[in-house]
Amino acid sequence: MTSKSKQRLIMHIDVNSAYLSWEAAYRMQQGSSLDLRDIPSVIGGDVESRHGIVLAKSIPAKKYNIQTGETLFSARQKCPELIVIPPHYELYMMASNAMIDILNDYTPAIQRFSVDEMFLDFTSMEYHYPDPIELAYSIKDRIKHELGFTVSIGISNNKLLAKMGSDLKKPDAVTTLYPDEISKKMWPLPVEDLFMVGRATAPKLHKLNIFTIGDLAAYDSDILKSKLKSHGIVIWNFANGNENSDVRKSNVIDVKGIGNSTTISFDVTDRKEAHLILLSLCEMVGMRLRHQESCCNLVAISIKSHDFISYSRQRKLYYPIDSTAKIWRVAAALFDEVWKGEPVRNLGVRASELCTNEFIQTTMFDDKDIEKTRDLDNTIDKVRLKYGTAAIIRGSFLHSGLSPINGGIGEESYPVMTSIL
DNA sequence: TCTGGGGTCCTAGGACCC
DNA sequence: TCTGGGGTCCTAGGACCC
Repeated sequence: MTSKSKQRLIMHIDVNSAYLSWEAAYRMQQGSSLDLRDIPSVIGGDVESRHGIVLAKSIPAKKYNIQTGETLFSARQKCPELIVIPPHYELYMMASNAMIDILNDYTPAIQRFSVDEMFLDFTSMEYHYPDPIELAYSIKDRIKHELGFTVSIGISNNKLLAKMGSDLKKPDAVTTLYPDEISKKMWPLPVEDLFMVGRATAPKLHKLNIFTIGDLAAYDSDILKSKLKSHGIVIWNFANGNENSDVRKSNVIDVKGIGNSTTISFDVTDRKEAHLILLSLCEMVGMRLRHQESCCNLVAISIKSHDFISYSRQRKLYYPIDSTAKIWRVAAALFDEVWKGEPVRNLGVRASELCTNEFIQTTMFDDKDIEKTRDLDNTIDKVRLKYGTAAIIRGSFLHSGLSPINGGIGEESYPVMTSIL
């Protein structure tokens, strides 16, 4: 086979202002005459419960310099007539799935990079699709006409360049970024536009007199490595368009960890109350774990205090577990080990070092009713799946005023790979 | 003034072993 | 008075992504 050196053909599809577009398209389908995309509008969390940040913005909102992630308070200062819509995550998942259904008509080689970004591999399909640009336009237009929202598509022969390409022109656009176009299209951009150059790296690069992606590409990679370790080599390669990872179908097996966290609507000062919130998170983590038939070998908790200081504690387990009660026992113990008594704003629970739950290893000293615990967890999961998560709640939550289950991503989870693309 | 939630990967230091 | 050098595992924290 000589196909090793064969050029690949990769596309990256990015939904323009995803949450906002999906909300707008949905409302239009419901008969609304107002298109949120035409006015200054954002998707934003609930300020009351301390979730008040911008999750997505319309193009008119962007003209007011409103940024994703900034507080709604600050956004409204920039634009007092700003329309704020709460998020509807189930809708986003449905829109994302509908898009995947369309893409499946073109190729099975789809990698769902996030809820609103996909990579497609069209390598060796020139017989079916002789013209990549024409193909991209037909995909883009079909999504627009059938689903009512626009996407931007980048075309190249690796994932990094395809992704950078889809960013070049927005919205509703198709852009190529082949290797011979890098110097013209990518190198003049500010270095912070490069994938994996974030808040912390950009100032370090500026200090080295690196301001554009081209500056980075031309820089001495050894010096970069000495200053930024392995990350320096990664971004130097990206700046030069070097990247060769596969478009790979997401697989439950390669999920590395499952975690949920919550910002509480008030500051928690009571240890027992914190334990209860951890329990509500363990309910979700445990349910997700069992749903994909995994056990974890490590439990970690995270705490964010009222003054936004974050810290965490983790413990490697002696044997894998998947029971809500056991995860909680570890989580509560970890909390007690590190909590300094200050008011707590946010709590998180994460289960990682996953393995299959097929053969659960138990120690001699483990409780003998492990099967009973499993049966109970599984029964509760089934009832909740059928009648909703509120169908069974623990008695300890009854008069607590706290939510008995906390955290998102129940059914159709989509793993996100970041630095590996 | 107010600041989400879901992930992955890397690094550095200490413990421990041979 | 002088105190190695690897390797692996564990933990905490930080950086990045959408």
